[in-house]
Amino acid sequence: MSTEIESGAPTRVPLTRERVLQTAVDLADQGGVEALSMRKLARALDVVPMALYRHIANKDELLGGLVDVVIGEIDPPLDGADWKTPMRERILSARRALMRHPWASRVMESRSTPTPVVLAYMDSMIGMLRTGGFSLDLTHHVLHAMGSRIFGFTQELFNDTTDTDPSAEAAMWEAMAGTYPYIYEIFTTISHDDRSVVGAGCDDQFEFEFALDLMLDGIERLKERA
Amino acid sequence: MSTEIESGAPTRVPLTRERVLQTAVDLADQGGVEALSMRKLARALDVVPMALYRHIANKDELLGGLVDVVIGEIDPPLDGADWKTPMRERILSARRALMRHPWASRVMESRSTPTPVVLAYMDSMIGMLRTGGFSLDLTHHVLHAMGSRIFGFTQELFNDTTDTDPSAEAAMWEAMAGTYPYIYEIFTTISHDDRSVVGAGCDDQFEFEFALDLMLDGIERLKERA
DNA sequence: AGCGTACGTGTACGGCGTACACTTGTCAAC
DNA sequence: GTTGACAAGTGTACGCCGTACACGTACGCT
Repeated sequence: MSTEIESGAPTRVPLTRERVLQTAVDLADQGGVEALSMRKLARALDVVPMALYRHIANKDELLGGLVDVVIGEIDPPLDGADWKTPMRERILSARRALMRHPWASRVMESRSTPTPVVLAYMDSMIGMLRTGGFSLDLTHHVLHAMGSRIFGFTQELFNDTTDTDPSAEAAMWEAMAGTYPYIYEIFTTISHDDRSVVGAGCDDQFEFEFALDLMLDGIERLKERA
Repeated sequence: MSTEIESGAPTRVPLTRERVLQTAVDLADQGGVEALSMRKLARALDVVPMALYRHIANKDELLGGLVDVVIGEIDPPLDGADWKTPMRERILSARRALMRHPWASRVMESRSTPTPVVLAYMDSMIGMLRTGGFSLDLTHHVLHAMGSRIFGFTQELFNDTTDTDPSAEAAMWEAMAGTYPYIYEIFTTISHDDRSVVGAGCDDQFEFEFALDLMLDGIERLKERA
């Protein structure tokens, strides 16, 4: 027998960058990105906080790594003669990835420098436009116009993470009626999903595609005109 | 003579919510929002950190207050028969306000619940559409499509706060040529501002208006079709 | 057998937001 | 003029955070 007791001290799964990232993704998935700290991450990996630093440089790099994981979930581009359909589909795939990790858009927003993975994604998207016949100039404008939409998200006006009880919510809406009549009008009568009659329910997927197509159609028109 | 020396202990300017907010805005303006902590804010006001809490509930409310200050700088809507011009102008005014406070868009993004000031602004914007003849449904879609643009900002792909020295930057671009050909192509040949031949300079104002008009024109077409 | 190297540990520092108990300054009522 | 209530500012303390730095420890190579 060796010096270590067999069952009591099983050889520990070694820490790797991948394991760190995956655990971080899991942690963020279940508790939001603000619940992700180096210390909690270390605890989840049953390791001391400083151990993480053998595998990632610092928290910023960790966040970059998280973004890379999410980008990695986006389907590769379809190929076809058209630029529009593959781009649309890829953006919708990106959106699906982001929906799986609701924290990801916020992390992407907050980052200052892109990782190679992100650059590769962007390069591929730009390539779809260029090979689709877009001029350099138009491609450039389109990139700006699309903004983060090429990553599958639009800026939500507010990210309502807090869900209060329905009665309080209803009371709030009623209080709004006088002060903010137009907001009241739109949020009380519009697109009613399976929730209550009153409430901020609307079909986000539909809205995303609506906006996406508004852009894509406008862009197509610009291209034809040029 | 009173117990206090006249010149040495001038009666202190009392803390007020307004003074706290204004100092916070100044601090953020000059150091970015990440350089704004309750403790630094207190130091700037020559006061102990906890003193702030007599005037604002907590840091979150402080951030809300900052947003309100910025929203307050947006010009009131022009009135005219048309919906489009006043909305366009107001959005551009919002953009001007945001340019004065570069941290503001990030703070707005990160907030979860709107303040009354923000709600009032939104209500006014929605009102412009509704009185301009938009149906409830279309107004709703348009709101989603515009996203944060109604506050005067688009999601920038990256917020490059770091500025490295030009030679290193040039070297980086050259390194990109092989790996990310399309990114390279677009960033090395496009709209050249007063900086170097190579570099990420482009006319942001133009790009913003380009995207804005792309949306507004598309929206107008939708309205006419309906 | 010995040793370099990679990996995990322990301790510590400075910063953060803020709870809670305190002093201090101001002014009204007597 | 004294008192006492009330608001405004203070001091101390707690638990969190990211991470620098020195230290063990185990394993592969010679």
